[in-house]
Amino acid sequence: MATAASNHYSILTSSSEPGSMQQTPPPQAYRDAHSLLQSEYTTLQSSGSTLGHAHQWLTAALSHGGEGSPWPASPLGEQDIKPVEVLQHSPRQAHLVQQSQQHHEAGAWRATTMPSMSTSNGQSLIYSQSGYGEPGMHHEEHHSPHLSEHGHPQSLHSDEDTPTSDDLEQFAKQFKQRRIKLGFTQADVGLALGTLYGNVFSQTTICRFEALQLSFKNMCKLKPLLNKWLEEADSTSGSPTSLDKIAAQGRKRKKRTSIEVSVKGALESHFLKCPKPGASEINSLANSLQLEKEVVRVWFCNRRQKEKRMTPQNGPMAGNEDVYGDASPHHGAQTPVP
DNA sequence: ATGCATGAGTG
DNA sequence: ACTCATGCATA
Repeated sequence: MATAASNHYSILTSSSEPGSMQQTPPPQAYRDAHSLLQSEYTTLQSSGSTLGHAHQWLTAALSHGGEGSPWPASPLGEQDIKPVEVLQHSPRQAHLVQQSQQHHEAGAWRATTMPSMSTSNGQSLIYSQSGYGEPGMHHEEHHSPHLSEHGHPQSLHSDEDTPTSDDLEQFAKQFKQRRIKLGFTQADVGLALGTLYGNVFSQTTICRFEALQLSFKNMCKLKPLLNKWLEEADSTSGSPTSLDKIAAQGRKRKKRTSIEVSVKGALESHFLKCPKPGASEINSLANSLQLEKEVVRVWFCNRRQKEKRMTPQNGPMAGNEDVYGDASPHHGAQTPVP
């Protein structure tokens, strides 16, 4: 149990300290900060380092160089790095066309993988994942509810059409293998994608992709990009394509609150009962667990997301269908209050 | 490799 | 206030 690198934060983080855990309920005021400051993270580009393999931890280590800004209500006075505004594109400009939100996204990937799909909906199966790349076609909300049975030769190109979960699985696997073979780290790939196509990604995302821990939709979106990189990578396995290094920092992020195992267990239990607790319910829950309401809320959000990933690591859980399609009138009003 | 967090987009 | 895509900070 190493101590958290920098704990100059505040008592907010109720780490797993056995014995002393009696902090006063902190004010939940950190939500206002972002409405004032708008300095997004900086993307320092320093080309020239042909040394790939930059361990993420190095960057992290440098991060806590001189931390000293408590999260909430911090007027000013930190040595926040200035947004050097990389003239080229915003790191967030990747959200052009990709919002097609469906409400029936349930086991799209499962359907293709698991033969025992409960076709209660009849027409589930497939997302009409269209192009994020053709800024001219918007498919309002019309999806093609039929699979490809028209005799489409969909076995020539790896993209173009919506890949099946099996395709993704295969690709991810192959991708990882090749990536390693070429001697690149996940972080390297993320960066390369940025300098190559304009979309920077973190090590986390690449990792999640390889492990299929993203939503089916997200998976489809990233596949083409990674595919391109793969081609570029092995074909250019000798040319010094600019390898950059970023120094993301400066964002006042709330320090990660580590939830105790016991508390986690409690949350888990509640999640099983009701994955979508109401505001009031969250409140009382947060109260009983001595956690901020925000933390609890976020926990549930993340938990739900986890359930929607491609690789369900849920073992002994009975077959859940669509799960929360909402509807259960289990409004708050619990008020257990110990 | 993952846990907690942020934010844009949607209702 | 939720979902979704993403990522910093950690274990």
